[in-house]
Amino acid sequence: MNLLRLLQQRFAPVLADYADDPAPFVSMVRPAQDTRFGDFQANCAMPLAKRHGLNPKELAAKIAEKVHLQDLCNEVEIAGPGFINLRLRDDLITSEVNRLLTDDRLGVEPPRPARTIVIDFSSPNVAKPMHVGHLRSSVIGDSLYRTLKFLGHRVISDNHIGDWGTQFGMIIYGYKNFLDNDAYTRTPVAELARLYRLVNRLSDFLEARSELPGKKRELEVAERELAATPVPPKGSKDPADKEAEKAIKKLRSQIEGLKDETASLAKKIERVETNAAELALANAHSNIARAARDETAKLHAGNAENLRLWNEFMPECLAALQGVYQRLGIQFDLTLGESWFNPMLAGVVESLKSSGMAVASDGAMCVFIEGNEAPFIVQKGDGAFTYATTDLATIQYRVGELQANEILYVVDTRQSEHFELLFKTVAKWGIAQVDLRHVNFGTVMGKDRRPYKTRDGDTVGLESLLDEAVKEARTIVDLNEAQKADKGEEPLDDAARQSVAEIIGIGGIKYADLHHARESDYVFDWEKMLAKEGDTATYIQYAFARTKGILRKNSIDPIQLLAQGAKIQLSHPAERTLAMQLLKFPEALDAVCAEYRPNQLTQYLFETANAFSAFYNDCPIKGEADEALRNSRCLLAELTGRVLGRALGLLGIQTVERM
RNA sequence: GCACCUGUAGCUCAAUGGAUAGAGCAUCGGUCUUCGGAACCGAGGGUUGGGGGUUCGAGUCCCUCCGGGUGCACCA
Repeated sequence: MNLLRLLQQRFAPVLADYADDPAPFVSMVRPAQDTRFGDFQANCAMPLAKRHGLNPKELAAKIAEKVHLQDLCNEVEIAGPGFINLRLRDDLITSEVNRLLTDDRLGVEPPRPARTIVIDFSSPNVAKPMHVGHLRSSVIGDSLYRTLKFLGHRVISDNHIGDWGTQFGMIIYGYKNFLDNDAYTRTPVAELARLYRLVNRLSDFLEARSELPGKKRELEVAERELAATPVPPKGSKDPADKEAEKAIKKLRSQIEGLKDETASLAKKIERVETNAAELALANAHSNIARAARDETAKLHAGNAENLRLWNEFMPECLAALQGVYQRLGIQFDLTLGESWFNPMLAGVVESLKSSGMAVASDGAMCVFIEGNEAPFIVQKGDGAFTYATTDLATIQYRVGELQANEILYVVDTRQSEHFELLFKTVAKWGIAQVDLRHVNFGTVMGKDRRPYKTRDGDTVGLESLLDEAVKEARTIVDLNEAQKADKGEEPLDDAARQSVAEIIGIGGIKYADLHHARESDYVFDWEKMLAKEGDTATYIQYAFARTKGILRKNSIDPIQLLAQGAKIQLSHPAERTLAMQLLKFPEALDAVCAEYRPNQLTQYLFETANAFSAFYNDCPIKGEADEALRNSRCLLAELTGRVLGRALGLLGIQTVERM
């Protein structure tokens, strides 16, 4: 049972006497923000009093009196300017928490209308190895998938992989010109990745070489301009001086930007120039960028050779991706890449043209959305389609074939303009009713507050990241085992340690990611991620392991206890707090789904693990003489373990019974 | 130039328009001859970037200024 919803249902009929639409006031019944104020609070009296010109405290008292609460609460207190503070009856908490013991769904009720929700996440490019940037999308998307599904929605995860884009032409070009056959036979994916990087590097080099002089000139001009600009007196309030100050600031930031740009170009040049073999290649393939684009165009046009190569590469690339997903514990219902929608693209553009939405502009077919200067390009000047076109076709398919009521895109914030245009285009296009939602997230940063990169400036590969995390976790596990040995506890064998390290390491990465509000950028910090203390996966996994340890070391079988009719009883404040926390699991999931925020669940987990640790400290089982109390505590530990395990599972994080 | 995001404790971050703004880390101090110390309890630390406004009530909504970031025509 969802206690919050139950209370809201009790308030609803009474609040209907004071407002035509009581819904917003009903939603002002909410969990108490502070335990001093009880378990729940109703904040609806103040605005309603204002509306009716009544005294808020009197109205609060009147509402509290009218709402049928006697069976739920034993204290109803009016506080402050008109808050109604509610404290649940202990017997209610006791009976509810006992009900959870035999409830597989831990009190979570199915959603009123179950919706069909497509979640689009991860979406790597098969031409490039996955990097740290794919992590957030994968982890957040997977968690939302698991959570919505557990709630009872029909959820379809779709990995919209990039298997048809421009960068695929680079691989084909590389294959045709630079292939190392032995390497390809041995490790095809690694060789393809090498080819991609090589072609990319060469084409970057050539572009940089032609751009650098111009940029340098721009920089010189800007620097001369700055030197020639008189500096206004500091703190002057004269509007003219303020303008001048602004101009100088702008020039400075422009110079900074140009310096960064020239440095980056110089680096691209240096990378190749210092390598005689690559320099020779670059000079021999001076139109490589264009040639690679042509390979893409040929592929799209159905060129037999390129299609054959594409078909040869794809299974290998997909298998490589699969390896990473397996390690992350992520599964997709569908993997419909861009190529899959290719046959539908011409039809999409036709439809947009015939409805007059798409018009030719500078040779490209564009949809112009009011208020946006930049067009939404659905077909390029050379006739090729863009990802905008693919996205439109994908929506058409998901609505038409998959019957989606809702589509979630778990994609980097930096693409928000694209989604804005996409969603507006869809609305104008008038295909069936569907809620489209960009579930955006911020950038992963290094400790230097710049996008997370290796020392050489490359993006960090996802696999090496996972390896590193597991390695770190392993040293912690070994250290801990060494300490355990002193206490004469049974040690874990090597295989068990490695498995624990894998679960702790990957869990740590996932948790660190999920516990940040998704919109904010976050700083990737190894130490914090795998720290043994604080708000980390380890802390919660440890609490879980303790719930198991408690039963194991006291030789208790909870199923047997239940069969014997044992019950949870609440005799200590720590027990009440813990029980109350367990009953809030459904609320936590509601909070996640309201705005698609997994961090609501990590927060719940941390609070629950906290409540359990306090209980563990204050309420021993071993020395307890009262058998009923002992049994009660065992059952509470067992139930806590189930909630922690389930909630971690919804985050895609595994647990171990011993660590 | 246009658009969007952002500014909260020393650091990293929370907080559906609600009460005295909370956690973790770090710092300092306590607990434990009992089930796992990867634990528990406590303390200090804040004009929520500045200034206006809306509201019974603002970190949250609106305006403005300052600082930081991102994106803007044929890459995805």
